[in-house]
Amino acid sequence: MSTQTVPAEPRWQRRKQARPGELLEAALAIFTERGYIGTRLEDVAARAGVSKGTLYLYFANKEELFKAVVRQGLVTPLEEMRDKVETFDGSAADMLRLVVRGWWLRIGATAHAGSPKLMIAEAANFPEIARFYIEEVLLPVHQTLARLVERGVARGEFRPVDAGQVAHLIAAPFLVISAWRHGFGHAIPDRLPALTDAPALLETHLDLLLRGLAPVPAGPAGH
Amino acid sequence: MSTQTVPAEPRWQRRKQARPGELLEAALAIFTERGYIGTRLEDVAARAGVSKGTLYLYFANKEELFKAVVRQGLVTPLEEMRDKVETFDGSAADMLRLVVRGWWLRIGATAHAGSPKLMIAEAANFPEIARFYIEEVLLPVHQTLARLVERGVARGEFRPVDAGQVAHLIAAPFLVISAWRHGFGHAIPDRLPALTDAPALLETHLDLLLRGLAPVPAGPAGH
Amino acid sequence: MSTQTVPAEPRWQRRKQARPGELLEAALAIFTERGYIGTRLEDVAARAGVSKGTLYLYFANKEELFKAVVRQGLVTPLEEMRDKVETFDGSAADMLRLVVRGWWLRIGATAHAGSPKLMIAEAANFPEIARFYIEEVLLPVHQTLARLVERGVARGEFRPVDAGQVAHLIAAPFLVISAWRHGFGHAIPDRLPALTDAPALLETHLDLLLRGLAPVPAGPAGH
Amino acid sequence: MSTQTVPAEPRWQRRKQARPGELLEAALAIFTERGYIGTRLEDVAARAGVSKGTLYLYFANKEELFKAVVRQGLVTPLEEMRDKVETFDGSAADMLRLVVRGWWLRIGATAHAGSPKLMIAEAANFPEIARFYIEEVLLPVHQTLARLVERGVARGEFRPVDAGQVAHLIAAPFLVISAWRHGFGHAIPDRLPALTDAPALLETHLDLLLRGLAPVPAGPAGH
DNA sequence: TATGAATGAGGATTCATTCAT
DNA sequence: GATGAATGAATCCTCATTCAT
Repeated sequence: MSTQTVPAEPRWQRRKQARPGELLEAALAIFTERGYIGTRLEDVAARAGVSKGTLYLYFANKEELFKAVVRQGLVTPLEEMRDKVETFDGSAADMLRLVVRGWWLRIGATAHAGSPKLMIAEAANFPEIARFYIEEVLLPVHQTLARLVERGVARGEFRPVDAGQVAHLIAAPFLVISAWRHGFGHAIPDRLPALTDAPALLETHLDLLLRGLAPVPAGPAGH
Repeated sequence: MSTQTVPAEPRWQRRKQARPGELLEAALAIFTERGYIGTRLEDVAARAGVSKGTLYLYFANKEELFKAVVRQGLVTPLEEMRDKVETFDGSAADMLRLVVRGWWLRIGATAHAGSPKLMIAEAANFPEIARFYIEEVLLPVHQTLARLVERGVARGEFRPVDAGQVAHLIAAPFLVISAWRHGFGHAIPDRLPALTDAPALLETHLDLLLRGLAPVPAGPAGH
Repeated sequence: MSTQTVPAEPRWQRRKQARPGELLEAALAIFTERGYIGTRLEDVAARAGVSKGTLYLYFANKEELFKAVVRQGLVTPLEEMRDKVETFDGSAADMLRLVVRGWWLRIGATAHAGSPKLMIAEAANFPEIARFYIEEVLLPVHQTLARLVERGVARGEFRPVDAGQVAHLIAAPFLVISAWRHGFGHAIPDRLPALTDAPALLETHLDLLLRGLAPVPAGPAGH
Repeated sequence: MSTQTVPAEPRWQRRKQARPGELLEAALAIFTERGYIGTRLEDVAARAGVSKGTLYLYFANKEELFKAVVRQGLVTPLEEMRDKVETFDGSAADMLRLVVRGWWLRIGATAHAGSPKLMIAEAANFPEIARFYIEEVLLPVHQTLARLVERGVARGEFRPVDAGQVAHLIAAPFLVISAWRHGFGHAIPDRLPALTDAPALLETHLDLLLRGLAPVPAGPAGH
């Protein structure tokens, strides 16, 4: 009666092993799809296979969960890409191709692609998170791209251009693709086919970036 | 007291003058800032200087208000631009410049620029509205741009390219600028200066579109 | 200039001649159909062909309108019937037939039949009106019927019975018919056909009242 | 502090025990008193001793709660009565007495008696509910009564009559009693005493049904 | 008189958060 | 740790009432 040695029925086998990682994954998916206010914690919990109350064991409240999603879900994959770019030693044009195609493989085709859409939607509501996102995500990416352009100019591969501006223009289609895949595409998947085939669109993007529309003979930056 | 000729001052000046236009303007601003769900109709009403109930005299419910915002705020200015493009008879390159600069003047610099951000945020939650937006806004714009590209190719001004894809690439920076101005820019206005100076960014965009990054002598599409 | 003889534009021709009677009629119809709370003054106004504001020229508020409806709409037709009964000098059985058939012609088949349903629904919410209705409508009707029964008993036409109770039993089908015509019948008109043919039902009612179900040879009260 | 053996008193007794049954009971009372629209869910919750939100754990919305009230409150007791009648094997007259007295015991004297009043009030506003009520309550009751009458006719106990019509006439006083107890009676409990003593009224009803008002010697259906 | 735009209190419903188990 | 029933603040929407014209 006193020393309750062995529990007759091991209840814990039913436990869900709800580690924060799974919760964040579920949260990212739903935050991305519905936005911050549109996300119901009950749905996040259900998707993670736990109960509502369990979320509160790991995150103080909805806002903290949101911040954790942005922090954990975005920074890591980008850091990997940056490292690759910095250590690359081919031509600037090849580096550009590497970046654009790499973005698709590492981010664009994954769940992470939803985050730009999410941040665009919520930045105004969560200035603190927006600041964090700018510092930790946007600026590093922008710097990497700008340095890439500067290197191309320095090597004579590229015309002299404003690297900061060009960096934005390189990244712009990422946003478009992200928005389509996680926003409109949901509504009508096949209405703008050119957008659905993201890899082809990115190839055209590379082609235009390097050669432009004008029909002059390609320079040394050619394919 | 007898001959009551003409009332010197019209009383109706005291009225609230709550015309739909003002309501839409207020709604656009708040929808853009906070998203669909985050927008409280009471705030919209307050911003327009009327009471909650007044909104319902003009719009059946929140969703109808939202649709009206999208319709009135976007379709009209876009139609004007389209007309201009269709009747333009200069070179394709000049037409491209007209479009890009026109977008900035007509939309990008105005409150309308918030709508892409708004739609990106809400498309997944409101497929019906997203469909409407795609049909009424995105497709027409895309078609106009694609036709412009086709015309350039036909005239020999442009290399043979996939017009549908290029149309998306022409428009991509619009999205970036819109997202910045109405999302992140709110949080840190001066952290990515190249984005803040949208007109300059768009000039670089035009330059890249026409000539690319490669340092070849400019072709006939030159400035 | 002083004596403004003839008004250049006779605005008053557009006026609606909204006398209280028309308003009450419209109100009775809608109160009956939807109950007190369910009735929107806008609908009453629309049905009467006037504007919302006009109602307030004749009735202080919704409750006063309701009271006026009950007062004016019900008392008068009942008083007429009572007079007829009191001056009738045939047999009690014939008087009973007169009353039952008269109820149908004067009330059951008209808009007035809605009022019992209305009062049943609202009595608990408006005790004051209920009291008024009991005093002015129910009691007089009950008294008239009870007196009729007493007369039949006194004349040897009817068995000795509790006149007060029988009076209620005579009137009971009125309530059923009223409820059906103004309540359920709306939902499914043909699901209980015996109720739809109110005159036939009332004839059977008379037959049962006078002879009962038992198959004995009809006595002197026979048709 | 160390050996925290067994909590002497189970904490769960403090729980609110908000089972649907209690909610339905509270809802029936208030719906009956104020009608559908007049009922505020907050009041229902308060009467059941729970909060507003709790109602929504058990019923999707007000209409579903209303339907559940009708269902649980009426269908079950009626089904019990029907079973009794169908398996009864005495005379039709005795069966009739069983039904009329049973109605009083099982329904008329209970809170369930409020539902006819409730449905009369709301049928026009909620055709769907009215349809449900007709199908689930009125028709079964009517059929049972009609079959009872047909049986009496077949056995030679009753004169040949229209069973459908007589069924309505048998049930009519139920409605009157229900309306009085839950409507007017509230306002003036003692103004129409014959109605207040429902059991006596029903006995007179039975007497009239079987023998009529005419003073002929009772037939074989006698007491 | 008559109008109907404007108001805002009131009620249905949702969902983040708590807490007893 | 994990659960999910219970809570109640917050928000959409309705409609009786007012009032400038």
